[in-house]
Amino acid sequence: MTQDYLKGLNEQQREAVLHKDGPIMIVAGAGSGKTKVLTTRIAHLMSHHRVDAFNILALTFTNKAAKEMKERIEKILGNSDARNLYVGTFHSVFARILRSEAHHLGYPNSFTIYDTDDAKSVVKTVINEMNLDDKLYKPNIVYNRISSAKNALVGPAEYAQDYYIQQEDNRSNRPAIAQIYAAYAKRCFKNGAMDFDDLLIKMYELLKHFPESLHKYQHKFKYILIDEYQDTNPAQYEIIKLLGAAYENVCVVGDDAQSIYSFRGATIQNILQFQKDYDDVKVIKLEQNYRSTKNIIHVANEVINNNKGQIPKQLWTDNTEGEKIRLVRTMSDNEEGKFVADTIQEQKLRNHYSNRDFAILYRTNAQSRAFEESLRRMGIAYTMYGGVSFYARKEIKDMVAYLRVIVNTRDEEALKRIINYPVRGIGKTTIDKLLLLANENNITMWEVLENARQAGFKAGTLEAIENFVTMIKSCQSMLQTKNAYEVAFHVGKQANIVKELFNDKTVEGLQRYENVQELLNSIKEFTETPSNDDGEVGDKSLGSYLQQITLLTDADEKDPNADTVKLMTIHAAKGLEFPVVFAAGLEEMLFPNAMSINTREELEEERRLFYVVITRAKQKLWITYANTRYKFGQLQQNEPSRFIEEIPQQYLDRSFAGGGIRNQGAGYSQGSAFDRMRGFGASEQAEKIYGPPPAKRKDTVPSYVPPKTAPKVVEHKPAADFVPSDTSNLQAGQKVEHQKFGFGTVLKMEGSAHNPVATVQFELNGEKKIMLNYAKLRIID
DNA sequence: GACCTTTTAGTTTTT
DNA sequence: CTAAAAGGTC
Repeated sequence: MTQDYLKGLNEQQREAVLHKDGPIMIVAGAGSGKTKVLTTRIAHLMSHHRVDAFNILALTFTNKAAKEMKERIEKILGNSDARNLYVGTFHSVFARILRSEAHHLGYPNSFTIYDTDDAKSVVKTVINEMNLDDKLYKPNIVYNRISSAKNALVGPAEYAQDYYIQQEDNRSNRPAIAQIYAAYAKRCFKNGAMDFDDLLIKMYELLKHFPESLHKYQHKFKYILIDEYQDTNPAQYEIIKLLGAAYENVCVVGDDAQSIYSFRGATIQNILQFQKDYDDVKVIKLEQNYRSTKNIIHVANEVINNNKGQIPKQLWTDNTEGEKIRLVRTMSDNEEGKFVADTIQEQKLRNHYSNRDFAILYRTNAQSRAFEESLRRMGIAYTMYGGVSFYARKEIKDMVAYLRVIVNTRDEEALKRIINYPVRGIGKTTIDKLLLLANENNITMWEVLENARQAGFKAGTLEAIENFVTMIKSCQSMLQTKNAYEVAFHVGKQANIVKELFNDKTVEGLQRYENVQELLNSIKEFTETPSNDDGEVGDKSLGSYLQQITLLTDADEKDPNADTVKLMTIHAAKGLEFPVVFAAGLEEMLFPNAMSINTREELEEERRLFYVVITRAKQKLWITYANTRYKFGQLQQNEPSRFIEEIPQQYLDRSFAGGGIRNQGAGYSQGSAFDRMRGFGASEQAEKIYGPPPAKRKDTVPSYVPPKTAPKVVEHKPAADFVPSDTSNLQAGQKVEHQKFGFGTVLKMEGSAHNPVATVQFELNGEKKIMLNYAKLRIID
């Protein structure tokens, strides 16, 4: 086999690809081609070393990255062997493995995966059952505490015994968190459910306590590759250590300068520890950047140099010098939005950029609003990432809850959600009684329902319960013979959900109905798509579907190639690149965020975040900040971010930065009187002028596409001798002239003989449907 | 037990 | 400011 794929690599990249066995760590600077190295390396292992795809595990940071990686490998190999690779995120790969090994741990194989909402709800339940004050023990705080413990592989027992942890909890006056943690873990297990962190913890426990499973997966995954290694946490580290112990063919790729997930337990320690735990680690540095201009790279380097204790490396590039980084100050957050939208419009016209070339990146999701509004005003299509995901919508969660109960009746969270939705006469009093009985007898809520007759409910209540149980059971029996889609469809009908939503004729009701239809479509697509990305025989069951959707993020579903401006947090932009980037909201308290300025570590992570946003840009970078900004409806004054001062003046163009005479005419720092008077940002007014707010997203679709107004007709002067032809025998492919639209080609003929309609592609005015009974066309040939 | 009104808490980042 | 929770009424 030819090895053409090696030709496009530089020396270090090639070395990383050719290294076959033994641990290797690739320190890859931003834009240095790490994905290329990973994909080429896998392709090389497969084609040159004849490593079976089934024996390779590649862990990525998003599902989308996993999919892309497979596609790129397939392209290099020129065959479909890559389909058998095990590629995915830590969470989705482990979920898949746990699904087949769950019985060892006492979980049903169709265990539910709890998202953060579910998990917090369980925490809340537990807190209430323990009669603790939920004003003090806020579910949010408690959950985060538990999550941190889990990511550090600290179980409930260890948590309770650890002196320092207990000190912390005592100091914050919440000594009972250890007990809550224990009760929470117990409850999740009883519910047959794992939260996100459990997917790691349980995987670890499986490998740790079940030697057969350990042996099986150690020898299955002869080669392990991990992307974005700087963002792995101790739980992930230990799992990889176990999995990789047999062969030590572990390849990690990361950049300590881009570590931005410490709030999720990620630690750069994993990079340092790697070299200690594995023998003879080969270390390769990729320092040449292929993405950005010299100016951008210089600025990035200068900024990150303010952090202590970096792995020494110097990012450089052969690319052109490029333009200076532009710094812009505006009076308010709304004007910041306006400036960015205006600039995008201007750049599109002046430099022939498309919408897809732009990204607006910010620190917090709440900042998106001003940009959405101004883009909509300008009629610029955009896609917003983050925010409420499709599967987090109420109507979707309701529907999914039914499916969850059918697949796993132990799932109490789902059961509570649907037991009286739609209203069927099982109200709060009854539910409380059910829960009490379940707890007293140490059985699940579902088991109480099944035996409701013995519990002494009123006749009406008992009937309602029995009807409910019968319905769920009939759906369960359907699972034996029907596919996931048919069952879901049946549920929607049986439970009266679809009909109920259908009868709601409000705009929101209509949207909800469509969302449920969309969910059904997605289930259908799932059941009918032959092979999954998982390298195992595709599991098309409902349980498999449910587990999968919980782990989807909207980045996984949205089309990155859509011609839209992309809006997202800097965290979500990791690994992406754009020709033109707007780094927005560079203000003290916001970026660096007020929550993260208390320790040097926190501040350095904010700086790495700034480094990440700078290095997303290929050609042009704007940095914007606002003097004032609304927070909780309150006007806040903000200082410019300290990070701005870390950029050397020589790389900055401050001509738009506002302040003083240099800003004359720019208009953004003051805002026009017109804007101030009508209060730019009043969404009601914007709506009157510019149409309704963006449709609630179906995830695959851009957040906003400007309404199609009748495109302006480019006037065509008909020839002086224009005489309409007889078009009764007009055929597709013929060239015609229209008096107004000009010259064009007939694409197809439709309509009846009495009312023929031609679809014509006009050179100047695009595709039009022409009714031949009315329009006059001259046939050219 | 359902429905309406009032109050209050929240914004850091996410699998 | 806004979404969710609590509280009060029929």
